[in-house]
Amino acid sequence: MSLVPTPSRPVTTSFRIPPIGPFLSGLIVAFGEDGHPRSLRPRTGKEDASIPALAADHAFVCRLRRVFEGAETDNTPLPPEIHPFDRQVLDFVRRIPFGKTVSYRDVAEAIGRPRAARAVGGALARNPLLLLVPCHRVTRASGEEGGYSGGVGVKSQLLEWETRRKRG
DNA sequence: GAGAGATTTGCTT
DNA sequence: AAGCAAATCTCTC
Repeated sequence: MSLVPTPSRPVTTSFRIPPIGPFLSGLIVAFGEDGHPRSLRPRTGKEDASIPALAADHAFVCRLRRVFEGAETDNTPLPPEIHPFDRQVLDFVRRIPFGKTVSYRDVAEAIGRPRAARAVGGALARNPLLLLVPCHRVTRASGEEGGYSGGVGVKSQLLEWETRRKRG
């Protein structure tokens, strides 16, 4: 755990984000020096209590809320430290529309690596921007949901939320 | 270089 | 229909 900023470990400041929607009890975001988010994940409840809160009307929170509700697709640049393969995967996954799901293999084929379904799973496991890059919309070809670094319970709730909302 | 995945497929009961 | 193993590609240590 080095405190020295390096290209692979840029300086960040973390904030607590208030609850969004009916089941997310909050999120943790870290901004890079460039002002763009470097990581975003649902709260686990075990976070350091000293993390400051981000105001509920902060521009980032408002945008996040719109993305969550499907009113907007996010377009923030991916953190620069992401490796090329992961970047390819995330770039494709972020274009999956609200309420739609695709399989790990679909993603693998879409990026021209039809045998790389498992590697796609690995790339998604490293997704630093949950929700903004909607990796919860990637499920197993068998119909099972597959894993989620934000917690499988959250993944299933997100999917249910999106299908319900899409149907209206 | 070895080992580990948020998988997939085919083969075997 | 369920379980197992091998194939497959990339990242991390």
